[in-house]
Amino acid sequence: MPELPEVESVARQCRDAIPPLLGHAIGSLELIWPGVVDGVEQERFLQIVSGRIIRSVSRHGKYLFFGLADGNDLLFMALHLRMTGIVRTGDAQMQPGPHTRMRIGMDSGATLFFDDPRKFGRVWLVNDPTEVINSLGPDALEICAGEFASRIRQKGRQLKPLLLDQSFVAGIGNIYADESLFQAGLHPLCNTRILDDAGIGRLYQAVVSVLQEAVHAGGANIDGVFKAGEYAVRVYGREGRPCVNCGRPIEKIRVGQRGTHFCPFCQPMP
DNA sequence: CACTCTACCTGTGCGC
DNA sequence: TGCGCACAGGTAGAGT
Repeated sequence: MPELPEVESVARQCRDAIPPLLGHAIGSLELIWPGVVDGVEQERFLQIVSGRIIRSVSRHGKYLFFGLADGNDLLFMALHLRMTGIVRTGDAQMQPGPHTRMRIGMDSGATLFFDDPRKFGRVWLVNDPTEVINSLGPDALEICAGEFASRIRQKGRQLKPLLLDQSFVAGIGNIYADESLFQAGLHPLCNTRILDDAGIGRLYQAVVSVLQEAVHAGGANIDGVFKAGEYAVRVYGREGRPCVNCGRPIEKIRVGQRGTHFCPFCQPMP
């Protein structure tokens, strides 16, 4: 499940691709499954994007933005991987897979595939990334402790749904919400109203350290289920198995329709 | 405002 | 072996 660390890995992969994407023109563009394009007709999408030079690759939360230039005209291709989207980069010999939805071929010889077995992921066009970012909270790795605290004090919500709310902070999904709450020693159903300053500080530090560690590791590794990098989850998907802190079994409950994993002993309800 | 539910999807793993 | 089905979840949008 691509969340902030996995999307950051994709952004870096695109920036560092060999042959390069950055600074080169899109020579060919193929919508193998046209439904991948949102908000604009596929013919128009192809017409607008083809031939443009990729000037930048940026990220906010789980959204990717490719700056596409045509002379002085600049627009952005936004990309969201949703549940199961994958970006692959390589040379012209790289082969599409059974779930490849879009193919971009560069005049450098570079190729970019967007694969997504569940067809949840989407690409679309915006004149400026702020069109998307304006509806999101600050990026989870950009926000400072003070802003995090002031935003959380404006809310009266359970911590788990709050962390998943992209308009609160952008980039945290189900995996890193559970991991952050475990790291902070906070119960997923704990309400923000009963969280003191120390608790808010612990949660902020937990979010930052978990995400930074995961970015450094290139994304999560959930044995047998999902592997983007080498970040080993401590609670997510580990129901019934011993807590890495206390050895008691991890529990799984449902919070807002989401599977939620936590240690009842290390994350007591205040 | 907080929350719940549904739709969108398909690979996986379970019970029978 | 094979079938049917619940399950996984990010987001949008509608409803409570």
